[in-house]
Amino acid sequence: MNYWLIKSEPDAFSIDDLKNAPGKKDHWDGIRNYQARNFMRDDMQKGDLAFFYHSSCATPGIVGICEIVSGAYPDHTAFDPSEKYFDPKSDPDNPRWLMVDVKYRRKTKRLISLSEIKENAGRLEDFALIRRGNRLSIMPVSKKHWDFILTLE
DNA sequence: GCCAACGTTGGC
DNA sequence: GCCAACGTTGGC
Repeated sequence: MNYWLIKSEPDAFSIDDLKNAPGKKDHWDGIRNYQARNFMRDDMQKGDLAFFYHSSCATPGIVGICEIVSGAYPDHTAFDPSEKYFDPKSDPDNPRWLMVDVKYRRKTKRLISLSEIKENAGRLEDFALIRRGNRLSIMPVSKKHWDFILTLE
């Protein structure tokens, strides 16, 4: 069982959008970064938990917890020219991009902001989110860091 | 809107 | 395989 942090811009897809989705589930599509894809492909398992992180907004931070409810499978939005993340180089017979299904679990009791996470950098050594220049939209979280972050809640 | 820090692309 | 140009991410 692994732990993750997944980023989303709340204007595009927020924790409430996931909560209100049919079955409280949705596809985590649009990942177009090889490192993030490889995490999904190689390390994500059904039953894993992930922090839902709001980025590019007034107060970026962790807003909830969701569950990974599928393994990685082809991201069909890469095949559709009308999709924002269409990639003509992704061959349906050999898909370049993958996605997983995620299910809403709960919101955190409050927003655990990025600034607060940074204030606790001493307890979060090597946490990818606060590493310099980090741009990953999917990143692993160690059990130790997961548990510590939840004590901030 | 700015811009630093990346990742990707493509010419050579 | 190098690397400059370009595009994107995401905090501020």
